[in-house]
Amino acid sequence: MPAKIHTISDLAKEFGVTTRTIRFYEEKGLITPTRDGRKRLYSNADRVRIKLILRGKRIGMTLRECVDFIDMYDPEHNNTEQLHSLIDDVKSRRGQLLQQKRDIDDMLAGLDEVQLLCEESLARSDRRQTTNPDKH
Amino acid sequence: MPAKIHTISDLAKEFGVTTRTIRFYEEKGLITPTRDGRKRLYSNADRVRIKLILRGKRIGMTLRECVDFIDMYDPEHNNTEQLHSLIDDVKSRRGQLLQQKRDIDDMLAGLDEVQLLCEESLARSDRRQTTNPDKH
DNA sequence: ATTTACGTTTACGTTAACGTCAATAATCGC
DNA sequence: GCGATTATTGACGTTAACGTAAACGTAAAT
Repeated sequence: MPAKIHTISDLAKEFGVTTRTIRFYEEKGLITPTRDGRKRLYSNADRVRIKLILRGKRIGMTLRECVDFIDMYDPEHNNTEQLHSLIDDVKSRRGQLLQQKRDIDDMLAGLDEVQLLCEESLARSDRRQTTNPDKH
Repeated sequence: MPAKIHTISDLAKEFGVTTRTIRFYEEKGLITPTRDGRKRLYSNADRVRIKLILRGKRIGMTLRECVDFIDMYDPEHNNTEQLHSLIDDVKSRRGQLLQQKRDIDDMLAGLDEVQLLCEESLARSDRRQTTNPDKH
């Protein structure tokens, strides 16, 4: 991997966000690009972090939650106590995610029903068109 | 079903929200309880709507999106055009929900990895404790 | 009769996550 | 060398979704 470097508008375009958004994430400490003079340069690591942030946002996480989630990956966890606490966090996160999956499945089932009803209704009106031609 | 009626604090307690939240939802037109004098009375339909709203919120929907979603269920859709447009909405919603499911599955996989690493690390430190007893 | 508990309205406050200028600097194509 | 684009740094504005506080009504309990 060539350790590619990205400009801010590259990433903005790629992810469909504004440059303001990316700078805002930096302002909040979520990413720390290097500089060429005043210009920001984004590493692949930065790019991945943005990707993970946006993934988190898609399922309704706040930025703070996104960071917390991402931070679980990198091991600043030295002692036993921290490891146990991290495992607890993992478990509770997993619980939330599973609940969200249940919610989504319920909603998908609802959508299936709605679509069926719609199509039935359309089929009926189709039949009315076909079997009842203009009479005059 | 006895068509039970609920007070605002009943529902607040049941759903773990404040009464302020429930009144806010009414202010925004999401629910329309009846009144006994000035007191609000909530039907089972109201209760279900609140439930659906909170389900939507759990997966990151805005209140507006929640209403739109809920409104797909009740058929104010008379003509062919409306039915087609509703089907389109259903399809796009389904797309979003499936994306969210993918996101969640990715995150769950990440959590599994993190937990594994944690447990390995703990096992190693356990072994250090066990096989290297106090020497003095 | 008044404390206690619950409910209502009104209204200002707050936080998150950006949007939207404006002024300025650096860069690129020609 | 210069106009057009692209980036940067403030700084103020905005929207959603409630929180919070004040001021008041009502009904049961002590």
